[in-house]
Amino acid sequence: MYVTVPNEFFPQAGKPIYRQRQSDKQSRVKERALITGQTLFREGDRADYVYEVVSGVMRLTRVLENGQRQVISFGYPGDVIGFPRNGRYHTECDVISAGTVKMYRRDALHSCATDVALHKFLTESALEEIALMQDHFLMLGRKTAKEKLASFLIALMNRAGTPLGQYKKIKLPMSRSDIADFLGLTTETVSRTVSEFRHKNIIALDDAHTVIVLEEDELLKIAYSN
Amino acid sequence: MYVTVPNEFFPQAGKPIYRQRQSDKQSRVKERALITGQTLFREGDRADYVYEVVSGVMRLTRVLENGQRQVISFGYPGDVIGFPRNGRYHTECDVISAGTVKMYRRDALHSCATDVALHKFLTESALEEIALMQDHFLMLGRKTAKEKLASFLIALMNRAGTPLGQYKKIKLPMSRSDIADFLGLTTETVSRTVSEFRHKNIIALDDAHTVIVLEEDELLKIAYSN
DNA sequence: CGTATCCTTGACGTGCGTCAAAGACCGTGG
DNA sequence: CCACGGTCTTTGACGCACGTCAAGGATACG
Repeated sequence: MYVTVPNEFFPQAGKPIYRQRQSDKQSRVKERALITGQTLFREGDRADYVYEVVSGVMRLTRVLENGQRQVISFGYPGDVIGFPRNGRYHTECDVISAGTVKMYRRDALHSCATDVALHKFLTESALEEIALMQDHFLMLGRKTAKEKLASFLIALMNRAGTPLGQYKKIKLPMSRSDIADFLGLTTETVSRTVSEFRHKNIIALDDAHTVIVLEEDELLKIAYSN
Repeated sequence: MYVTVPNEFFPQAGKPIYRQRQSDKQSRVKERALITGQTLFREGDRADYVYEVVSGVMRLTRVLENGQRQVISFGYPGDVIGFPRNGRYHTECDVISAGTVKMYRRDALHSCATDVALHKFLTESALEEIALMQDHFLMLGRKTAKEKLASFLIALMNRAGTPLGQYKKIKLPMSRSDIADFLGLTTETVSRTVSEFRHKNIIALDDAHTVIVLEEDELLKIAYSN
């Protein structure tokens, strides 16, 4: 089995594949290749498409007037991103890790005239998104730096971790400041907390962007006990 | 004009009435009266209905294992609440202030077979909800106690404020701890910050649950300048 | 190989949480 | 009508987790 704890960031982890749309092969769905650093859409752009991440990792952000940034979420394969509001995107989407996305015309969200299954898929995804974000509120509002980081690593491990002997390896394609802006911390605090986990032998680092989880139980305890 | 600033909590403030569904009078939509303290639904309940608040104020909360509580949002007239995930509610909904709700069968969310306009209304509301929550992330992640409270009061004023001479009056039907759990603070900090605003003559209190906004500009400055 | 960016670590200050106690308010029953 | 207990709000004292400022080390890219 896959998901052992409430997975706040990536609730789809370990889900059956019913969200994968098999019918896409025959119906011709446009795909688009994306390179690292590219911007898929900006806040305020007219939202002609809703995207499903096929591969790669995306970052969704909002910016305050004063330049403060909040990372809303990271888009992993299977995630649907770019839900519009009043026909426009309300976040910016940047490509953290090269990949491809499927493009669905926006009207598929509102009308089931053309494709009933697609419509249902997209509305379900929107509801999923709401639930997911509600979970993240708990995180931002109430958790300490340690709890936040532990939760984040667990979520990422469940979603995108790869086995490494008896351990699990996590690739962190995003920067420390991305993580900080996602968790409502500073880069320094993220870095310090990572170091703390490392010194306690809960995790090990291959490099700054590759984490090996040595003591999953300990991470779980930190994330959810207090 | 009504809305002068990005309204994080209640983005519908000052919106035209296109979200009000005129057709409901002829089609018979079930309504339900609610008394203060009542629980409309609980986390995990099967979500047979999606609700639209007609009058009164609702509180949507999630609870952690350890008893910590996060107030996800307050439901004011015009808000749609109770979006399901996998057919179940993922928040608890309690009635803070007596009122009524319209009841829409859940399948109206997924299918436009029965009522196209209703379906569109509900999916639009869901997208609206997503945008709204993203705004709230900025709040929880990055703002100070003063900024949080100022933003909250402004949002409430725009959404539900009533004129009082040259000033605006805000009824706060929720408790201090509800506000705290919404903003990711403690009751003590909320109380202290309210007192601070009061001593600086930015606001005045009729009683603990009735705020008069004396210096709207000052509140705005606090909420959005820094 | 050089430069810009990212990450880490240290020292320090402070905003807000914690603990505690004293009003204020509200409903209930005598 | 007043007495009384419970809950909610306010205020104070104190400590700590995390932000801020600063500098050195690692990594990536041209």
